[in-house]
Amino acid sequence: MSPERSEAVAASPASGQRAQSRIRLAVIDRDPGFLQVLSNRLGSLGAEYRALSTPVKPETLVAMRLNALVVDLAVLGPGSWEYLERVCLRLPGLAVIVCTGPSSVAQRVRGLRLGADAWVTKPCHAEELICIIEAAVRRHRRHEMPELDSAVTVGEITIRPDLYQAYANELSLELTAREFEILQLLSQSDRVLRREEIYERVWGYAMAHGDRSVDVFVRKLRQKLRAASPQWSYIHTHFGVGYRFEPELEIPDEVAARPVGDELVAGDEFETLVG
Amino acid sequence: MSPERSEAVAASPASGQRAQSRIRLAVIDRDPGFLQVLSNRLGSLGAEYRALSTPVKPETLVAMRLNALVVDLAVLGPGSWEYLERVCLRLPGLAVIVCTGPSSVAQRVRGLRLGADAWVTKPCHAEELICIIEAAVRRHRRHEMPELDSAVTVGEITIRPDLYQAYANELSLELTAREFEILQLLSQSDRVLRREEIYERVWGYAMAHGDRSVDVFVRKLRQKLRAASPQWSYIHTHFGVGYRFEPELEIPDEVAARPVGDELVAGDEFETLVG
DNA sequence: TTCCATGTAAACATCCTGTGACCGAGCGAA
DNA sequence: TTCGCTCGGTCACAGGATGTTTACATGGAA
Repeated sequence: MSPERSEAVAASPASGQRAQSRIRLAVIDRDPGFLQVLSNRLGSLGAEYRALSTPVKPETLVAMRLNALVVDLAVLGPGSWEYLERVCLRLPGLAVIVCTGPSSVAQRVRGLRLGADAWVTKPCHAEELICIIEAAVRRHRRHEMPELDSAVTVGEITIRPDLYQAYANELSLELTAREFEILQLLSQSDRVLRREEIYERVWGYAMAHGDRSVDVFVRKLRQKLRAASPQWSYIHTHFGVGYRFEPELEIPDEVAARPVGDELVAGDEFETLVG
Repeated sequence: MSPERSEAVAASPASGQRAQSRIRLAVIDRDPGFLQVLSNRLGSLGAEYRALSTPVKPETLVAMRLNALVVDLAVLGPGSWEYLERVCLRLPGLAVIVCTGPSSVAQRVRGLRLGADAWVTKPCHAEELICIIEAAVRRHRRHEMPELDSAVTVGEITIRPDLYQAYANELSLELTAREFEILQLLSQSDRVLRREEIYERVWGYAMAHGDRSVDVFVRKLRQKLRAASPQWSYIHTHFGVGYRFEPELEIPDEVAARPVGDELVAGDEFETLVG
């Protein structure tokens, strides 16, 4: 199977924004009820969620690759301000939300000045807290899309989201935007995708009954993939279902077949034209 | 081209805002006391501050080049949600803080979901509100370009941020401000930039559907670049996606005549340019 | 076999982009 | 003030690239 598929991007609708990937969130808190409620809501949103009962070192937080951190100052104890400051300095890209018990204006001001993105007073509604987290993450993410764009290599081809293009042996496959989007989508899921699903995620709206667009694009993709990487097959048809992406090295028939008798497939007439 | 490219300066960008230092803030509110207190505090902070007693059109807000907007939903009246949404969509880079009277959780959730950065309930402390504004603005700015002033040379041209101008062979390209900003943005990104992205970073707000401004400026840029450095091509179109900057030495046709029968693919002519 | 899903290719319709012309706001000079 | 200029921005056109539809061939499943 293909190497390492991270959770990466959900889908990138043709013209729209790239779909937001899931939020990775940690909560430093000890209130079981609070954690429970939050957990429920977050789970249904598909967020990755982790509860910490004690403060962890900023380095550890870095390693967790979080988008957001919710923290109760009460859990931090005496060094809470310093901790808050260090975390904010160390992880400028992290959305930090302080969610703690009653506080004075001066405390809230201090927290915000140290770098917190928001201050929520307990008790609070989970829904509202989540909205606040989302708002903070949304802002942080606006201009950031660094490692989402990392190149992926599957079989002989390399997919480069930053260039909207795929390559085989340093050579561009010359994919059009649509073709690339479909290839990217397929390459990101290991399961069979129904045509309707592909259409919806790439085109951004529902597929009309009887539309063959997906088939046509799959054909074009296969053609270009075959031209660039003849030994491999990447897109597999599941009759009556849809398509599945998986790089597979094909064993040439010559090994076991007759040398001449059989039909030489005539489908290889195209040339790869480089502008 | 070779897929070889580090993620170097992934998200870098060319801000569009001029004054990075002072906050430019507008407040849509009618409470004299509130405005007065806020005004005092903001004045001492050196923020540029403007009070509006009625909602103004998003276009007007665009023209005001704001960093932040504080709004009382009560002043907006019936169409407040729509207004909020429109403003947030049109000015994705604007920090929007709703500061209004008592509200329900559902209302606050709605506001935040529509794009507000924070929701503050009146009455509130000016100091705290200001901190919240600052936190929101801070988040926005964190991603804006560090404005590195060092000159960069790419291909035959030299970009001088300190002079807001580009040169080829000591000769100015005579770029206008907009042209320069676009060139700078493009040259700092080594990936394909979608038009919407370019527009948003340079103009500072969302691109209207169907706007061709980016294309036109790219054309003007290419014209000047070609005039100053005819052998090179710098801005490449990615059909259906956007533009990408990469200096490429173009091979005159004479060379590609036909010394040998086979056409050697000419795509590997890139040079690694160090600034 | 027959039916239907899929592969294939080409014609067709649309969309995208490059381009030049044009217009109005802003500004400095006369 | 008016004139003349620059600059940002819009428009419409044209050609080319791309997406969509259609028709037919192929091949799997009952």
